[in-house]
Amino acid sequence: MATPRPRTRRKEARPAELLEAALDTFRAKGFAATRMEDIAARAGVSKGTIYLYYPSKLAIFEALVRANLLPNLDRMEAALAAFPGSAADGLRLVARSLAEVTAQPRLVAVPKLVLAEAGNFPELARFYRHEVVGRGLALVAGIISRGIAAGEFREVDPELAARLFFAPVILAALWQTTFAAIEESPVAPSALLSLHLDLLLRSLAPEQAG
Amino acid sequence: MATPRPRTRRKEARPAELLEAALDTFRAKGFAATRMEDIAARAGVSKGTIYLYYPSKLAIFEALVRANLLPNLDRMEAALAAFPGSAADGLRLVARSLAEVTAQPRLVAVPKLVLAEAGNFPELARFYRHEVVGRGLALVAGIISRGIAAGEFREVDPELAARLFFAPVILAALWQTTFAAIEESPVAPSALLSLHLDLLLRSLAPEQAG
Amino acid sequence: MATPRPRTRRKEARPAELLEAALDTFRAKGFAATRMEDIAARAGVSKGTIYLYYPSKLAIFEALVRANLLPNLDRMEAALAAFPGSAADGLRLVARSLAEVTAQPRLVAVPKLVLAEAGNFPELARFYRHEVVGRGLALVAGIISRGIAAGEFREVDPELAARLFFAPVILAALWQTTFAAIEESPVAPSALLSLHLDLLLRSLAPEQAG
Amino acid sequence: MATPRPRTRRKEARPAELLEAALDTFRAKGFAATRMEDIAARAGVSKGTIYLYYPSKLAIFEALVRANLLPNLDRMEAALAAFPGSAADGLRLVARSLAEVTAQPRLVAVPKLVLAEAGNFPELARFYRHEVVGRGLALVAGIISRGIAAGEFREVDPELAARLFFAPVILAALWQTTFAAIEESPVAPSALLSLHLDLLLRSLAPEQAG
DNA sequence: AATGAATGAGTGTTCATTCAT
DNA sequence: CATGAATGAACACTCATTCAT
Repeated sequence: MATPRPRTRRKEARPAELLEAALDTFRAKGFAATRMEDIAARAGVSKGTIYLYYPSKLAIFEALVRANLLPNLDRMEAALAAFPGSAADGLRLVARSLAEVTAQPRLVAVPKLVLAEAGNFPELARFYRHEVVGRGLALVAGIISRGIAAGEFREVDPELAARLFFAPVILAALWQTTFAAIEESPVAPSALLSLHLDLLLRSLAPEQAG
Repeated sequence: MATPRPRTRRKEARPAELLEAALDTFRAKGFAATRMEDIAARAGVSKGTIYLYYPSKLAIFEALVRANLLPNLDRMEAALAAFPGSAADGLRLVARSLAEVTAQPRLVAVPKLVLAEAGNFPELARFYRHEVVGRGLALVAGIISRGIAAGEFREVDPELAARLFFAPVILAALWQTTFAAIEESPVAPSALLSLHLDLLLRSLAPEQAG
Repeated sequence: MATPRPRTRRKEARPAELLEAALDTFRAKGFAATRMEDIAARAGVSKGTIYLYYPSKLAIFEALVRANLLPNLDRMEAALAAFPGSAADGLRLVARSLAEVTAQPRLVAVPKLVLAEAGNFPELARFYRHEVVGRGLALVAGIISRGIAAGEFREVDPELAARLFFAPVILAALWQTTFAAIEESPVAPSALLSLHLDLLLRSLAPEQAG
Repeated sequence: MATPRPRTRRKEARPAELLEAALDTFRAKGFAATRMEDIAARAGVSKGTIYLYYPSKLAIFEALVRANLLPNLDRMEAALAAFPGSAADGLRLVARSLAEVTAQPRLVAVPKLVLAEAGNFPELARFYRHEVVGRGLALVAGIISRGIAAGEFREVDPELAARLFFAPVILAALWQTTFAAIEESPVAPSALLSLHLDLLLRSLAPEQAG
């Protein structure tokens, strides 16, 4: 019938191409509703080819999480390690960096998928909790601790404050991708972020010593 | 063997019982991985019986969302409508009320499921966005607006501030249920909430300087 | 298209019907080459129905072995337990009984399948070795032992002699079913059995004491 | 790492090497469960290479049967043709020769595979029936005929007696390979064979009485 | 000759839904 | 109303075979 698709040979590029295709399909239909055939079709290969690179659907998901989240965390940690400015500027830096990431719906889809599937795949949940959430919280808690030590911030629990720092950005990202298709009055992420930083830094400032 | 459940005519209670059973199962396995048989078994009926009350698995899900979220919102709105106190106390009231809700993993599961399945069921997403998220945001934005008008709060965008108000509570709830099984160093929700309110109200307070 | 097959309801009869169908299909194509759909079609049910009664293809095979071999062994053991005659007559009885069984190609197919699949399913091999081969050998070894004790037979190792007793009958049965389709000069099983018994009993007779 | 196999031109040895590898794999997993990749791996070549020598999996199987059984039959027939001794000694010679063959599990595997797959491949069955079984039976039947003619044996149907001669050896071999992995009380093949010959020759001896 | 990436038909198993009782 | 046996479409995964290199 149709001319058979040419058998291109792309050993090195294939894994990444497959992850791309998988992410797009997971985004559109969720993990469970995605068929291997969907991924294959989007990647322009046959079903069997996937299994040359990943042993199972779950393995694709895991590789996806690893490949999409860890590099961003690495980059952020590296940037912070060399950062000379104030704690407030450190938080601004992280916020801006995070905002860049969360502006990409493809990336936001990954934590959303993890959230949805954590119950079914505890191992994945554990990985995400430790390697992503844990590292992110530690990063920000560290900045806040330094700010407190330097007298730049009031005394607060850095762990809790780190969660308060992340929450609006993360949740906005989740909502964004969840309701994007139907949103009538979208909120500008930058406006939200800017208010968030303004309020948070203001509330972290030391008492106006009388 | 075991004393059989009394053969009471339970026609009226059935739908609610089925929703209960469905929620528990969805919580444990997610929507896709839940089998009608699981729900039936947990509800103590046969598979076929479910279809006497709900025409499909999706219909159960929709009924679940409606039944579990709307009453809580109703209650909150009612409490606020008659509330005489300051805007800050209004926010405290909402926060406390919300915390009560989010302390129940069964209830938190519903938004989480919506988040996960919104892509597959746009109609459900629309309903949730308007009837739950929309009403909740409007409620809090209203309080903040009144606070601003009364000079109790600084001038901020009430819509945005409402999102900042909700974010930590909602996200904490999501994380709680997601990582509950593997969490090693859980955070006390009350400590987080109390810090959140403290910081938020402090940052909303008008400038000190006269 | 076609009028859908009536949904007959045959809870009690189904398992046996399925085993029948499975045996016929295994006979024709072997275990591996038999598709669940083949079995279903032959049994006149849909593929899914099989799984209401047996959890897997292997389970069907196991049930088949149990259902077809054990009753025959039971019957044979029972007949022998009450048998009053000489050891030689005992052997004749067993041989006749065994010949009846091996005359049914459907029954012979079962050990043949076991032989073929034992490598893949060690548990099945173990069951067959102990419950079928073991019991059969013990039965005949017992007769021979009694014959020796009574002076009716010469001193031979009863275990070995039991194997010699079974070999021609079993192997003939295997060959029969294997080459039935192409055999040009078939051997009458009864002639073979009769010569076998004649020779074996003659050789077991005590020395013509000189 | 390991010193790579020397890059000798091995064109001529390849087919035999592949058959070796195939036999080993068929033995371990059966015909259906053996993957071309398994054979290739064991032969130290790539999957594609197999197809340079054999057009299909079935072709390998057929070549296997031919290559492993015929030479042994040839050898046996040659030895017998030149054999000067008595008929009894002829049978002893065949038995010993056969025992040598059946002591090699690799060789026994071939008839076992044929037994298992005959139903699926009638052509193979026909070949085996004529070229292996037929020739073997004829060989022994000839010895027995000569023994009868010489007055060394009683009058029996040589065809049937030949089957009785083979049965214990063949069946023991089949059992051996089938239950080797799980056998708890193995029988010494030599003991079985020696009893078999003793009994068979005794029973073939002419009546004592003059 | 040899490779091994790629293919795609094939199969065991699951499960939402139906319907005879 | 309620049951649960039956259905059949769907899907993850396998593997004999092909073919570009």
